[in-house]
Amino acid sequence: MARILITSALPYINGIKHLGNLVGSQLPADLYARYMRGRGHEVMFICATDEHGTPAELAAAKAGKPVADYCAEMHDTQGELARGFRLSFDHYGRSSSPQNHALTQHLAARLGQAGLIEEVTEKQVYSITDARFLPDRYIEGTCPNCGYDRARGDQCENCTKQLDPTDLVNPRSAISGATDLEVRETKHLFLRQSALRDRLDQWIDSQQGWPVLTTSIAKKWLHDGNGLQDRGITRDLDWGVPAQFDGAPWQGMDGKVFYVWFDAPIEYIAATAEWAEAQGLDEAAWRRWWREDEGADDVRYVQFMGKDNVPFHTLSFPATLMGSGEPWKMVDYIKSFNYLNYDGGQFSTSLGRGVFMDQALSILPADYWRWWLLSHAPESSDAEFTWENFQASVNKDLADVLGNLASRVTKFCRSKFGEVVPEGGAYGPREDQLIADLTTRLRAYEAHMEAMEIRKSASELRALWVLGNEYLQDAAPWSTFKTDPEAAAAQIRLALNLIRVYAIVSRPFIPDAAASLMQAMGSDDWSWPEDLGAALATLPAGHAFTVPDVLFAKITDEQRADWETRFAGTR
RNA sequence: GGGCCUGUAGCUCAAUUGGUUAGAGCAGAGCGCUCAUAACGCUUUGGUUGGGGGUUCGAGUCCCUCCGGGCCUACCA
Repeated sequence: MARILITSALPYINGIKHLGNLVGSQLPADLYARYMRGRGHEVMFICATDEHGTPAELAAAKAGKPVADYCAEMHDTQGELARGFRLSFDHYGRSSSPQNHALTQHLAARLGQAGLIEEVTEKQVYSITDARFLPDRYIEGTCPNCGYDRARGDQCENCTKQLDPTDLVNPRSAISGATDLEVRETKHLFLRQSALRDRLDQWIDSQQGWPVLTTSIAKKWLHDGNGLQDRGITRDLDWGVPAQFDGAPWQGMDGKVFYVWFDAPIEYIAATAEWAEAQGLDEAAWRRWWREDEGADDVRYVQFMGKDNVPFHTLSFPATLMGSGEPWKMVDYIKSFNYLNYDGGQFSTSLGRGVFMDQALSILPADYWRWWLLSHAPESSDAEFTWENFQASVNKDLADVLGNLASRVTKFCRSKFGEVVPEGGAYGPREDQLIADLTTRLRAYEAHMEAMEIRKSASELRALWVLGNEYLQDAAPWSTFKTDPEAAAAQIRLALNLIRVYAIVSRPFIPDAAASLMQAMGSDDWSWPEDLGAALATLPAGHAFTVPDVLFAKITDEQRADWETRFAGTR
């Protein structure tokens, strides 16, 4: 039994996430966690809300609430949706937790003591009306290059020219439109990532089999231009982890907080500490997952994230852990994803374009979404959601191939033998062949799951379901029954057992349907079918079962048309 | 501008890293079955692998070039 630590990129607090966000980190992480638990491994699956930063403060202001209250509410909202999608976090924490405050300050102090923190005084744009410093992209104005009047301070969206906020003509605050902006000096702490460049480079080189997407982004940042740049890790904000604290190896940082990207990954660790506290366990309980000197040396740590998160997970966070000089567990494998687009364009929160997590659950059960999203996960390139594809995939795979199989087997048995596993007859060559075929497919499925090849895993799982239909067609118990009822009994006994096996192997993808199937088979034995012959003999003759309700109702053309219109966006 | 990814059947994707005749699923066509959610099974149509050039005994795979799509580019997260 292995110990596997799994973290999903933290969803940002400022609103409900869309399906693209879901499939980019939390959902595949959940798939992997569920699979590894199913195989009997010890899993720690961690997620949390990422609560700091300018957008959180602005969202709270817009909602007319104190930021702490806003975050607490959104944390609960997102948590409820996570439960709705059956995301099986061992702990769902908050980057604003006391544990994260303490750990972030601890690591920052260690970095400071190691000489890896530098104080830098820089000039930034301050908005008097908004009473805050403005990040470059929160300043708008006319592009000096092309004259576009809604250019942002970091780049003009129209002509793509890189800009400095002071380049803008008639600059204004993107928050309030205020024009009373001025350049002020402010002091910040910088993490001297450049000093760790060679160690990071060697560390990346030592990793085997990481997705190209992951390593190419890391390498780009390491070697582009003058190489890895130092990075500011503090901001002039109210809400966050205070950068000035007892024991800090610097002075004059009062009123400043750590940068959200500094404290967010640390929350992976802190959330595990939150977990320990919530479970009533001691410090050692979480440290054995994260400290190589306290038991984490045999942990395999896998991170899941969208490609936009890669630089922070391959460089900044490792730099933080390495630079601390303490034996923190570093990531072993980074699974990164491309983006999911919506019907020919991007998901858009502001335009209400695309399907968001709350809307998705309001129209269909989680398993439908889980199946489609995972079987179309954007692994090799960006993927696209269309209602037509969604309807076709879900109806065919879930309703026809899997759902109907369970239905035909249980209803046939009920009508001919009653609602018990029938006795009599014996397995022959056809059954041996089925077991052999299932074994081949299952081993392939396992290999793909181990390798986190998600689409391939889904395709192999579907092929496992198809084998059941092929067997039934070939064995034709409805025919056999007329001449040799005992043979039909053996065939149906096998088929009923197969349904239980399908429940087990399908559970990582479609946990609710899997539970329904298992319940219908009157069993609670979820042990992984290492030996399919044995697994298919688990339900003995005479064992009672029930005919499950329709497992997956089909999506009708009317529904599809309705949803297509409803989620197209306001303009 | 620079870097990276990507383009394979009508659609969604494979192809053991240069090796036989480019494979699946869906959609389409035909046949079969009648237990089942008008479900299932079998057979089958469909490709100048974005265009052009090159290297090689051999190219979807490597090189050059052109065309299209996407991402990143360090103060959004």
